[in-house]
Amino acid sequence: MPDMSYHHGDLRTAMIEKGVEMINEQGVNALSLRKLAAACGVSHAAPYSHFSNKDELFTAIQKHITDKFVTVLSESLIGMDTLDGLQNMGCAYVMFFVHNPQYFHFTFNRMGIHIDFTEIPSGYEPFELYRNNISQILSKINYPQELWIKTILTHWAFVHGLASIAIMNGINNAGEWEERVHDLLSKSYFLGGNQCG
Amino acid sequence: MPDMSYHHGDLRTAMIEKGVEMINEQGVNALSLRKLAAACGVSHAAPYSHFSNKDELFTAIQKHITDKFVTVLSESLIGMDTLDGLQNMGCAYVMFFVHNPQYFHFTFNRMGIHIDFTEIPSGYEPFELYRNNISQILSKINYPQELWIKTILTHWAFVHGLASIAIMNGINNAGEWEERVHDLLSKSYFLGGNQCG
DNA sequence: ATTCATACTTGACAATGTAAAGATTCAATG
DNA sequence: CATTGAATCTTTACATTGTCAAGTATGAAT
Repeated sequence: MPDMSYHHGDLRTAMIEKGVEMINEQGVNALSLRKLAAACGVSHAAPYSHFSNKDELFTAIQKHITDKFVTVLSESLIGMDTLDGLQNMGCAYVMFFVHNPQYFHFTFNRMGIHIDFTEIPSGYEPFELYRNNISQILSKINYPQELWIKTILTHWAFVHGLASIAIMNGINNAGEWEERVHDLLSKSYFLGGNQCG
Repeated sequence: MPDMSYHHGDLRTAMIEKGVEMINEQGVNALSLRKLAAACGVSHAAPYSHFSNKDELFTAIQKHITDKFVTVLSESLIGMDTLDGLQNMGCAYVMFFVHNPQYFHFTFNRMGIHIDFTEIPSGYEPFELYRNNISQILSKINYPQELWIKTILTHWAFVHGLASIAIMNGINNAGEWEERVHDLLSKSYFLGGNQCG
């Protein structure tokens, strides 16, 4: 049996999970390697056995958050018709960040994500998931292919903007936002109608 | 004549302007008070005569950027019909951040902005400007008042999301983005038509 | 000319990221 | 079982940073 008083066991995982936790509680800027190491019960230089520097830790944390995000988005599609699925996924997109506002800043600030728009959004799994789902719908309704990029961009910008605004609006009214986003992404309003009535 | 070897003259302004410059070049996280002080030719503690701490400097910088942003948005409306003005302002909104991507992160991360959505967007001048312009249009076309908030939110989320995505897409293709946004905000597409053709 | 508030400097300290060197443990080998 | 080597952790050290305290220089008012 390994000696846990010296060897932590799985410091790498602990750092990531405690790191995610601390980011969501106090924000990215309040997270220091030393505090995090202390919270994991190890000395301040121990993390360097697992991450070559702070940025690499942050990259690992980002991956962890991204995985959670992808899971949430995927689950929002289960048992859904593609059209309802799109509405649900948009809602899940916004609510994921409403519930974890610090994730939003952390994720989209590090600029590790680079979207290539000469083709279609790529380079960040949640976006690709999103894009694929919209594509499915457009395909089903025989939407003209040359307009896909434009439509995907529109929908995605809308949802992403809503998330950003929802966070600025504060997180005290999550339920209210869920309703609002669900409403704004409803078939009749967003796909069937237009913004001017 | 004042002695400029000891007294800087206008250190407060210099700090803000050099600060803005450095943020845009290297990002917010790379900006240290000491480096900034050195760049202004003063000792590391000199800034404390003008700002009680780093956060207060950042607040001043944010105000400076916000003023520039408001100017750009206002100018985009000059001589425009309200409808074309909306298109132009949306374009200006996105392009301002495409040209200064670090401003975007800096501004929307500090969370100093809090939008109140029980009423209408307020608490941040550019948003209010934006909201007022949309309101003018809705008023002119006798748009039902109970749908204003929804419509303003939609348009604003779309534009804000576009800005966010444009930044992720990189700033190498500013011209391309200007066209794209102009197109997406065209009357026929965004107000007259809908996303599904 | 004196006084004084303002703007600046110097020196200090704690927190942080990181590097180097050494200690401890685990696993594989003989 | 004893030895060895790699992996993991600790300790020590150092540069950078934000901030404070004490002191110095300047210009304006008296």
